[in-house]
Amino acid sequence: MTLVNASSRRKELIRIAARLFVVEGFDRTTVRMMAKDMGIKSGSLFHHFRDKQEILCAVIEEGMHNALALANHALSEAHDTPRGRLDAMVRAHLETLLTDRNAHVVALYEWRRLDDESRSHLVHLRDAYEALWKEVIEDASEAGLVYGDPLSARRFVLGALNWTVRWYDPEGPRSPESLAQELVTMITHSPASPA
Amino acid sequence: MTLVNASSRRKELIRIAARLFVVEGFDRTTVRMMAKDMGIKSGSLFHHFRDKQEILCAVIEEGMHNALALANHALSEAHDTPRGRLDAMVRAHLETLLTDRNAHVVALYEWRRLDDESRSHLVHLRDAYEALWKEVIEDASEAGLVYGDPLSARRFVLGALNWTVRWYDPEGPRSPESLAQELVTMITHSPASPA
DNA sequence: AATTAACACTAGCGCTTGCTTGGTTAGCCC
DNA sequence: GGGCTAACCAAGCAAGCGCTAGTGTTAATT
Repeated sequence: MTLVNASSRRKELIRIAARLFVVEGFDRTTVRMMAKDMGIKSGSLFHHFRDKQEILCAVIEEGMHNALALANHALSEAHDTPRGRLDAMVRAHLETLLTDRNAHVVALYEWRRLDDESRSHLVHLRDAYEALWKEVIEDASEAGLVYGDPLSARRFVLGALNWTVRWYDPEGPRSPESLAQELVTMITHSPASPA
Repeated sequence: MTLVNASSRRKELIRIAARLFVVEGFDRTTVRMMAKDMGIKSGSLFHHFRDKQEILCAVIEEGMHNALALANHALSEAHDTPRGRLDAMVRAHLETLLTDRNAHVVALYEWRRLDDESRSHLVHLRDAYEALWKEVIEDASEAGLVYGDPLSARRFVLGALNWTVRWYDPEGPRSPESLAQELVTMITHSPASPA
């Protein structure tokens, strides 16, 4: 029970830190701010984390871990066609971007604030995630769904997707699924695949 | 002469600050760092700028101003067809992203660090730039070059373009023109327009 | 009843931060 | 050559920073 509680408590603290990192940025977020939002004193924070850097790393790791899990799940349930897997990946990416929004915004904006140690640790998670995309885009390319160099296509698509955090309003009328469909339609020049 | 020199001196200082903001981030860049790179003492910095915020604002303003000028010029010289203007805008955007790379990276990453005053000042420049894109994308959409909702398409395209600062290597073998062509090809499903 | 471990608190150290102040220098104009 | 101004410097202030040391407090385990 101790371990389970410690773990869920830790996740809660990470969630709180993530929100602050988004609003204030990593550098402007002080340990005193975080402690206040967590309901403890600033000194107590260092019982849970070695230093401020470790909190940043934990926030990003959490987000990437979830993204990887969601993408794998989406692929396993997707129609086993190039188009089906492409749809699934785009949808999964947008869903993660929303459900773990804070963590991903931090990953996108504060990546440079990581020290070398944390970065090399996290880069493996990112590579694993990109490997999934690599295969899906290459299959789509071979099937004639995507024009041009698959590597460039992957980067363009991921760029378009990640950019959505800057303008997409989750409270608005448009669902992430419809947004995903729109992107795939724009790229493939053909409407969504039949169910 | 005094005015001209003062102005060019100021631009030089802004350029130096921009480079530091990219390498270190705005918050981690201290006034002492900037002063050192500029060859003056930290106190002297406040003879040129009211405060640190003003430097950030100046960096971003400079980049946006150039982007707007380049885009307008590109459109004026472009083939007067939907495809020609689309090509021109994509190419111009990538070119600006490279020639004023530091300023644009700062604009993309440090936008949130602006205070309300600076932000509302800069937002007009951004709106003017986006208005150019709006027209170009809508024309391309009507001409059947781009599929789906023009507003979404614009956001996807700008996302894909802006994301290039994260992976494109200006020293590498690929030219920005070829990259521009590749993106347009991917979206329109047809090779570059004839000269 | 004694021990342990997890968690929190108080207090503050050593350092850096953005910015101010008061004064100096060099070039320009009438 | 006296007055003006832009540009710079030396010195330092007040505030805030990340982090540490030492000390309870609580609850489960022995």
